Amino acid sequence: MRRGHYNVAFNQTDPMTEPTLQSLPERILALFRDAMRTVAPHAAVAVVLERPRQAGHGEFASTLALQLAKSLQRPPGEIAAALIKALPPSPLVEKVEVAGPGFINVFLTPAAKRSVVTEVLRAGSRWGAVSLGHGRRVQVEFVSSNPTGPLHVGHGRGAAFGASLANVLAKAGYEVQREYYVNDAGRQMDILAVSTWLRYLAGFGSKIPFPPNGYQGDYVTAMADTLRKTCGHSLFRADESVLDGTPGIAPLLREGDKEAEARNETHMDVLIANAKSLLGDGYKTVHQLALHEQLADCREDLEAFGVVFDRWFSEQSLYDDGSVARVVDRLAAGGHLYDQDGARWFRSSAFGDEKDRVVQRENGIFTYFASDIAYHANKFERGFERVVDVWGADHHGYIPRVKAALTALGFDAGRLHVPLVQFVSLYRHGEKAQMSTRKGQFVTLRELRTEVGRDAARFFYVLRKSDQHLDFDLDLAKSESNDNPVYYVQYAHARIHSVLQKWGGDAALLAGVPLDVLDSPQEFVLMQWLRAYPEAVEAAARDYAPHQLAFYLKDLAAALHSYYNATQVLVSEEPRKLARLALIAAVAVVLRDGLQLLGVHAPESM
RNA sequence: GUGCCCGUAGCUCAAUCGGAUAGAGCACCAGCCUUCUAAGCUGGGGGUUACAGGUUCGAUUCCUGUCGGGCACGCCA
Repeated sequence: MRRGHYNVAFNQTDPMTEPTLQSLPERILALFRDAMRTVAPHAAVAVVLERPRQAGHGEFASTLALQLAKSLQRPPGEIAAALIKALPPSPLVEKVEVAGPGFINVFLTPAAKRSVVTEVLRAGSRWGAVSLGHGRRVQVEFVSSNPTGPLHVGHGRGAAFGASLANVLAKAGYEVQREYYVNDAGRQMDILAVSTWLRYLAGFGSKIPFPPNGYQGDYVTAMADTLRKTCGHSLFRADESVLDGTPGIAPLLREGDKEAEARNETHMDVLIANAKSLLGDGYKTVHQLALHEQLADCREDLEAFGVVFDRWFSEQSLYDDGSVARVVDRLAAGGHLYDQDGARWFRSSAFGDEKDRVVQRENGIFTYFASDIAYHANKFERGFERVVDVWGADHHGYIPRVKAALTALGFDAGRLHVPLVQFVSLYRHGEKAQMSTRKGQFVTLRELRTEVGRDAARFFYVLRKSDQHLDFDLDLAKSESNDNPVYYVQYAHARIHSVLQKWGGDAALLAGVPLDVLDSPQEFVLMQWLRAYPEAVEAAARDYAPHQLAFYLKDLAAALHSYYNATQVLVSEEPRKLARLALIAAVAVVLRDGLQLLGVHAPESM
């Protein structure tokens, strides 16, 4: 049995009420299983249902006859007829018919269609919860940006995608842990510390030219000010000692001048070494201040974006507790390492990588890859059944080596999933907004959030498949107009609440009202959308594709707006009024829940 | 050069593990507020799914090749 079909998808996880009652799609599926036992008892075909795109093809369809035609050596039409004849009678089914080359279309009775309204109102926020995950533990690691500066709009996409994906997985029955990997151990952090220190020194009149490969943002100067307030001039050192042994900054005459870049990197390395020896413990002070300030800023930024983590995992901790050295030893013990040119190499090419990789440099320092192996081993040892890394698409070449390492350590690398998130281009007034990380002129997530708002930003980010480049239209995201998809969906929710408020009754009673008076085509369309919500959740979880949920919500909102325009809900006839209120109240439940999964508010008035 | 991703309406994008007549929004055209929010609705035109083959009952989807775009190819992280 392959994963993810209606048989599991529609098994509502609702242990509180009627735990043994099968969902409606499940019951339809059971009918087909029965028929299969009669018509083709030995066929190795998974019995699944699909939802026809086309109105007029019923509520459910089966392609069983088409799939069986070959093995049974009979025409599909004939098999379809036999299957239909073998279907047990059901009060849910109005009619079943063969269509096209051999599709079997199932039409529900009106009562069966209406039942979803009551189901939704009773389930509330539990509606749409599916058991795809069966409570299995999954970890989603995302953002994990170097804490060396503010998050930019690219990180924002990773944040929005990762957070939505984690929510969707949780809704689909996984036990989800959200984690942020803090790269607090590497050279980048040293560069940030030195950058801060140089700004600090400048505040005391130092004339040291600021290196082009340092961090140049205003936030660095701000941290230098903090440093001056907390440490006075105790960290001041003379220019000559700071610059001692540095080759000096090479002018970068053109982009990609390898020689000049290399010299500047050396310059920086010497500055770092000097800082460490000149400051002693004071260096740690600078380093820690920079790290904590940036992490706090990052956390605050993400929280305001509706993104919260269960755990912030420090890379440094893997060095401190010996994990990195241990994992390298394990690889060595397994015979997966060799020495060459003074460095230690991991034979990743033996596990599908295109070349071998260094884990310990000639100077004895472990590479980032080494700590990353330790980190992934740690994840697997924590007992997650599945580990999801959300990475920027530029890291795709990194996947094979991590999987190779996991395999070499005896883990099942197939349990590591790495959805890639493509780049973001901002558009303003129809033109691409230039972004340069070089000079600190990039657009930050905070600026984006301030400009377009959290809701629009979150929604726009997941409006594209994650592996697709995203053109982010700032003007559209800001516009309070019908062009803006986020308002379109929110407006549908607000409209419903407006009606409920005007009615003024107790919404909790709507779950019990008779629904027979609901009989217009638009009402049945809305019921179909309600029925499709668990399916949308499951598809989004299965494919790591929260954008499917965003599209679903747009469609549901469209159906609601259409209905709203064509139908007066608050009519004088009481039973009709209550039934219509129940229907739109159910729609509001789903809109609210879906938006919440995407980190978007569902306002009750706009 | 090698590897991965992508190519769908004028634009931005969907398309349920291969399904029925490839769908939305924007833009364009024509309509709808004395009625629960017009941030809305109704209708219309618009396609050789980059191109050429292959696999099969059936291909936007899978395979091969060509063209075009992006990314990655470090003892950086």
